[in-house]
Amino acid sequence: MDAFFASAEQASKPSLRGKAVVVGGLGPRGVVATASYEARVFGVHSAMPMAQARRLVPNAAYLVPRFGFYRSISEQVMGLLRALSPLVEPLSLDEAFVDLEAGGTAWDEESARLAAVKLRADIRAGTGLTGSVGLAASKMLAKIASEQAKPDGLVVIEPGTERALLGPKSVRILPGVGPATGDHLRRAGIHTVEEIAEAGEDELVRLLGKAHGHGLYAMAMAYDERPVVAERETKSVSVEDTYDVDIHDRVRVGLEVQRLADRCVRRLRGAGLSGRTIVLKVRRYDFSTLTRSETLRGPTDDVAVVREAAARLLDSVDTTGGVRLLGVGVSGLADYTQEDLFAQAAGERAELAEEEQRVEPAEDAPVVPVERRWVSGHDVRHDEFGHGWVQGSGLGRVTVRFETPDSEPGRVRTFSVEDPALAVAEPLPLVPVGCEAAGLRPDLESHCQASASSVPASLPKSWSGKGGGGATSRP
DNA sequence: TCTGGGGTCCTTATACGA
DNA sequence: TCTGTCGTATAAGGACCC
Repeated sequence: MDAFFASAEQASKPSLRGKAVVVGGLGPRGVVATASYEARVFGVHSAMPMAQARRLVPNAAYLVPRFGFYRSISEQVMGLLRALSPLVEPLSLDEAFVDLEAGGTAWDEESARLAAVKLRADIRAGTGLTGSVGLAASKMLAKIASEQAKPDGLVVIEPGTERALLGPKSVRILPGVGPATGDHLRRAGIHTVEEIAEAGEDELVRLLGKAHGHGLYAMAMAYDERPVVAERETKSVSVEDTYDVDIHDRVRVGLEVQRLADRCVRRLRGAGLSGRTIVLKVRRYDFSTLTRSETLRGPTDDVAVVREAAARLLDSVDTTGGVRLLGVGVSGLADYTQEDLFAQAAGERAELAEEEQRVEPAEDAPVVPVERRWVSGHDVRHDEFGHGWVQGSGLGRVTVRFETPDSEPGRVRTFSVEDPALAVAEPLPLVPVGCEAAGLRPDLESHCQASASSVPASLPKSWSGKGGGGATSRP
């Protein structure tokens, strides 16, 4: 998906369309998750500190991510991908590999291209958002193609053209080459993909180690036989928090670690898992990060056990000077159904469930302090003015813009935070219900066809690729 | 004004049992 | 019984990805 979080917000809030939108953490230590293309023009990009983004584009709309909302769109898109093939490998909420050959939907360039054109149209019709598709004979190439296709495009890498296409490009386009590896290679005089191939496999292994060296050399030779894997099991579960100001009080640090342990176990149990290795993560005031871990005799999903282990691990860490981040994780996972055999379980589980009710009634709608009920960017409903979203709140007032995905940009009104006519609401679908399916409501039909037919037709050529065809969709 | 959160994989060092 | 070695676990850190 193109600028996924930002595009989803623009689709849901007509007044933000065509404007710079930045989604990310809004606290003093927040970073950018996604910037709309309008914001990217000013140099804003993901992972940039929010403070820097605000300096670059003071007038952009700044929003916190709404993962539940994005997840529902993602599921819709993944459903479309699974209609093409049972072999779908999601990489994140907004990206996935699809093995078209395994699905029987495509066997040559022409059929693959047609499938991609239809997919992009379906994504647009179903979600109102644009996605980009890369078509190629391997995962690596499909991914590179999809990057080039963004935004709102389709790129095919034809078999036989790979080496020539990759050769002159920077090493950084290869997946797995980040800043550190890029620097490493540059110091060795290697700047392009072609130069990796020329350096030879032995030299790469010498420079980067066995796994990375062999892997990169293969990529540079455009050789990639990794299959598309539909189900990948989770290897670890973790939670972490960065604090707005460093914590110096040792007692407070201990309390935070307990809270994180609770949250981590809740997630672990939610996934039906238990684990053997407990990991504590501490980022200190100077951004130095250290981890401490402990492996138990057997897997656990017991809050008390994880709390105690985390507390022991904390004992071995010097936190003088303050900590900016704490995290607790569990790895060495197993299905926790087995653990039921041991369990002291039932009572504690009830206890935890109870606590869950108290602490986190619903993911996106924290209850208490009244001021915090009106989260910037979240949807609300007013008895008289209808559906809208919170533009800001403070000083006992909340400002709401009244508009819906299919309305014109709406008007802004301000209310008391206590106004009984105002309530938290669920996000509305981006496309009128029924519109994305066949057999449309007659009154919506023309509108729906208009958006579906905006995808250009294509002129397929022959497709001589063999082996598992891969495609990534990046809506 | 610095630098999120949730993961995966790899490397290196060390411990330990056969 | 002592010593080396091999394979596997464990622990810590780092790079990378979205």
